[in-house]
Amino acid sequence: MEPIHRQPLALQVASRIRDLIATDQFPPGTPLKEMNLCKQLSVSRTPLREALKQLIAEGLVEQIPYRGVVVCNPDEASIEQMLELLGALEGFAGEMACLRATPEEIDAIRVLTQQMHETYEKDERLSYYKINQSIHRSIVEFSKNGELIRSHERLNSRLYRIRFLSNRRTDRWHTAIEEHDAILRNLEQREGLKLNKLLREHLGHTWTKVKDLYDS
Amino acid sequence: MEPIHRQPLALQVASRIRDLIATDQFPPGTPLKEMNLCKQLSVSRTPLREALKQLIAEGLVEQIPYRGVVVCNPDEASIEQMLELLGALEGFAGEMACLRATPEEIDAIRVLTQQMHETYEKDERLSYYKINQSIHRSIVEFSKNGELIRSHERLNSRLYRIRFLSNRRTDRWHTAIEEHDAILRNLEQREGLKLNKLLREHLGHTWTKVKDLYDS
DNA sequence: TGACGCAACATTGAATACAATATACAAAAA
DNA sequence: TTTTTGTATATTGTATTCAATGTTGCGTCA
Repeated sequence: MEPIHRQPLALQVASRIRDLIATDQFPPGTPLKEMNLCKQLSVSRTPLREALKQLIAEGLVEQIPYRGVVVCNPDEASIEQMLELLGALEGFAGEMACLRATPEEIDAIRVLTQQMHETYEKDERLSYYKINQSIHRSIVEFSKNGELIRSHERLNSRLYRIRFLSNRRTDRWHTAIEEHDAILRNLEQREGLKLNKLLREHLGHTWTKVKDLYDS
Repeated sequence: MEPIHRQPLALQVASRIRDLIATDQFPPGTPLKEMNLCKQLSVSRTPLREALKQLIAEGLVEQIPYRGVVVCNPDEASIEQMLELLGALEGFAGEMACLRATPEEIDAIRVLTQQMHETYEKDERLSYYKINQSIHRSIVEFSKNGELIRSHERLNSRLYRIRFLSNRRTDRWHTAIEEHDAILRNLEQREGLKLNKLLREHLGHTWTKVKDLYDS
């Protein structure tokens, strides 16, 4: 029988704040004052502070002793490094997925890639973005390495907002679409090393898009 | 001027407990009861609990609501996955280090490798272990990617204990020494792809050693 | 007028108090 | 004797209180 999963307040609070940051409702630099949040979320300071401790450990917010915590505002260099690491993680995951993914799982990627094409034709950016995320997350899952999956998940969530903004403002997704076709092909052919390289380059292109956003 | 770094109690408590786990004074499965730790460390429950929240986020301990937190006891599969990921991280770091390390930094690796040989000859296992760790940590640092460095640091600390135990009980370090020579050579020649492969394999061998430990 | 110092306030850090939940053990019923 | 159930106890989850530190603004003095 499926056990009941309890959710201590601190955990719920943490994921709520995480969402607020990802959706840009708490943009970078926002000071997270304990009493404000307590009132807004109707919890006392203890669980709130424990939730903040988690977010600090995740690198989503930073704390300055006796002066509070603020939403992190990573500079260009940090974002570049994060994307470089994300590329390494996804690349490696892809390589492992070539060894471990089942045919059914590869079918799933194929379907998602097809859907991606459709949203691209219809110019539905939000759907496009979400499908894109699904594809990348799926590839990582198919590596069957739980540690890798968790690391990727954490890092990706820190980049969620910036990638979302970048996606909204970049005009040409064409190269991204082509890259995704290539990714699918190499996964089908189980060309681990090529897929690794491809995914790393793919994330590299994301960086140039983000950079454009910053420079403008 | 160098700013003064404050150290809130919770942080100090967290690193203390981290050490206690790494040095096997709190072996896997140990229940971390709040009141006990409070008395032992002479702090109240609030900073202690905040410290535990950090360790939970790091994956060093796990929490079961209303039943407390215990030191994680990763099974063989988890350790294999952690080492696989660690290999991927170090491999990628090595590849980047080939692009970014200064000649002086490579000299430092050379010195460490030499020292490693000496401790090997003298059969000084503890020194050997620490120098080995230094080499790996240095290579990762020379990737000049802060995110990568932090990810590696966190994952490595979770494996510290198990690798330490494995090192104590494994008889032949000979292959490891040879591999380190090869690692140094490829770093000197800036053979990024080869170094990447080498480091991944190196960590793969660590896994076989750890596996022996488990099987015996 | 400007710089310094002091005081009042705001905010975080730490400790304690109270509530909710789990565990252990004993007593009663089958 | 075995099972069940209730109660006492221990432990964690949450709220509140107290202490330490940082910030702001006003007043004074050069």
